[in-house]
Amino acid sequence: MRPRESNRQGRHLASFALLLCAEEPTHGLALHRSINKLLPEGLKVDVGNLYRLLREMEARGTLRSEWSTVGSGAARRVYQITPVGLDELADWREDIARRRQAFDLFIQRYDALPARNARALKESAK
Amino acid sequence: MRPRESNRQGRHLASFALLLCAEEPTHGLALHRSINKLLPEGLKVDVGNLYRLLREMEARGTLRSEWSTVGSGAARRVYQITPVGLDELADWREDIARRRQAFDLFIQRYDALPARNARALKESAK
DNA sequence: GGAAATATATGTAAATCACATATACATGGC
DNA sequence: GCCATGTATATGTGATTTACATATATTTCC
Repeated sequence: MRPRESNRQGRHLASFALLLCAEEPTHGLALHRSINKLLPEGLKVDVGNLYRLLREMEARGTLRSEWSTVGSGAARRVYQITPVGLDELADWREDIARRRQAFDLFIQRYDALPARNARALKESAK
Repeated sequence: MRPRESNRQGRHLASFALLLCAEEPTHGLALHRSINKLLPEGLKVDVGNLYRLLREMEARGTLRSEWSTVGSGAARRVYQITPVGLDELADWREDIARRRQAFDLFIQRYDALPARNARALKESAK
């Protein structure tokens, strides 16, 4: 079970969606582009699932939307974060900070593996 | 959809299992304890799924096991990492480093949110 | 010898994911 | 005006994963 090559939206998708909507209201497709630009290779998000998530988040009250026809192109549903969403975003920040710590620990300990594990160290030098 | 409170094994469970077995051969329950000590609150691992994973990893050839009766207590299946496992562990290191970058970015951008998002900043100050 | 702990599993309903498909409108070319 | 292409918002769904429950065997300790 090596790191997946296929798409994986990850459960922090919601966190990134909240963050980006807090920075600036956007619509689904733009959000999709931003998130996928920001995420590493194996974690790209499926656009269909993003739309589903957005509606669910609106139902939960963390985002709210309205149709926008400003500019050119098809009408967009523009999402912005709510006060409830800001609270949850704060929770996500804590959560992500903790995960990052676990990742740090992993990397520290990996890099500290004895040199006899030649393959591992060779790869990590890239 | 805030950070889950319930258990969540995450797909990096395999990576931690490989790492700990690379550091030193161990058996399932000990591995379970180590991993859960190391993981943050919301990411604790289910022991049943860990056992399933271990067998699958052995089938894939990233770990191999043998029964051990040294010491006291019930017989244990002790796992150690294989050369193939070391290769995959190296892949995991890359993968996790990339994810950590995404997390760093999230935190940076969260902390840079304008102060008018009062709730968010208040929480993050903890 | 019996209760509690240790150790290794398996069963399974519900949730999530990855990928396919659908619908509507706009835009630019001809 | 019409059609191909692009943009935007969805829904459908089979397969996988997860979270939690249960099963089985052995050991330890009183």
